[in-house]
Amino acid sequence: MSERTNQGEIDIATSPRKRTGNGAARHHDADEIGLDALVGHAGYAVRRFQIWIFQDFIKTLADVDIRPTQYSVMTVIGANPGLSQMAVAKRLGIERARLVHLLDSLESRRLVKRIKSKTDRRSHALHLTAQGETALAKFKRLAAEHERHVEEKIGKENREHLLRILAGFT
Amino acid sequence: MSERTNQGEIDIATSPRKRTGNGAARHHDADEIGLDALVGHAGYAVRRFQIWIFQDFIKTLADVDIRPTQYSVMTVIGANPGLSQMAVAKRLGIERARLVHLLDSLESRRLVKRIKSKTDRRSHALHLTAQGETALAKFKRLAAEHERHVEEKIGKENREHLLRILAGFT
DNA sequence: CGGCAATTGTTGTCGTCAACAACAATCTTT
DNA sequence: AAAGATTGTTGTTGACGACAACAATTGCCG
Repeated sequence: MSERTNQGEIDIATSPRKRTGNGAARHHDADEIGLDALVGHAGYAVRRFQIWIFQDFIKTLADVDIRPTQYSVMTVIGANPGLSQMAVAKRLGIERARLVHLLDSLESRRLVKRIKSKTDRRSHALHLTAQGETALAKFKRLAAEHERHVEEKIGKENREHLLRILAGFT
Repeated sequence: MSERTNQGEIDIATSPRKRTGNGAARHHDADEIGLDALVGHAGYAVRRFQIWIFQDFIKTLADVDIRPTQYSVMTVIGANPGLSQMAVAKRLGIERARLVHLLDSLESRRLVKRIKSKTDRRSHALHLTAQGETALAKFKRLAAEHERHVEEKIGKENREHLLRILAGFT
């Protein structure tokens, strides 16, 4: 739907112009505003894309009220039962302080449980509850649907290439 | 004074061989924790990449104390002098409420100025100051250096392909 | 023309998220 | 046993997005 097609190449933006004292400048239509140097910055494109992708994820999983970070936490715990909070935080690049609240929330929803480790009484071993496992299965189906939205947006081909390019960051 | 010195240390390509002694279940080394379904999710890869890219941007432009959003605002104003706040906000996908603070900050640093529009007394025409223009030139050089870091990280080829894939989001 | 709706900038609130600091309980090292 | 490191926790700060309310101003429509 986003018919923004900015191929128009506006040339009015290449040299700095100063209208000394002249406050009211020319009139710009909404989509003829040049981005200048921003085009060609990977960070800008990635950020916009990331916002889009997260919004779609949140919307697609709105029924089950699961956000991307919660999903990632449950996925990792599901694949590696018994991990400590430290290990999960490190693996996902989350602050361990932040993980505390994430787990508080998931635990209060009976999706995850903290079990006191016997070998290290400081740490907790993280597990999915039975209901957490079945819930995760559903989340994964919805996440797959979200992933199809991504395909529709950028193309199957491009999505796969993207995953290859960014494989090192996972 | 937002001197946050990000050393977030997402150890992505490096494997720091640390023991995570969780006792309850199996023993996991830090980098042998599976991500399961997370691999194959574009959103996860994009998010990690975006975090990396922003941290590098912030670090590379730390000397001039310019963050990605500030850079994008100045770039757009520099390329389209006289834009209203509404127009800039819409173009960059920023809340206009948020842009107020961004401009307050940039204006107090004499990089940007708000000039009362004569044709619409509600709106401000945004311009770079003279010092803002020279500053932006420097920012762009540093941003280009940052972009080279991205190339080193994912490869020149891949960076260009990425920009092509995500061109629709700019 | 006059009144009403829409727009613009602004202020403020709320919630998410990353970075840090401090702390008690508990290992680990020496 | 003492010193130092690690784990989970609490709390603070700051960047950021989403909203809501508001005054000033503009545009529209009858």
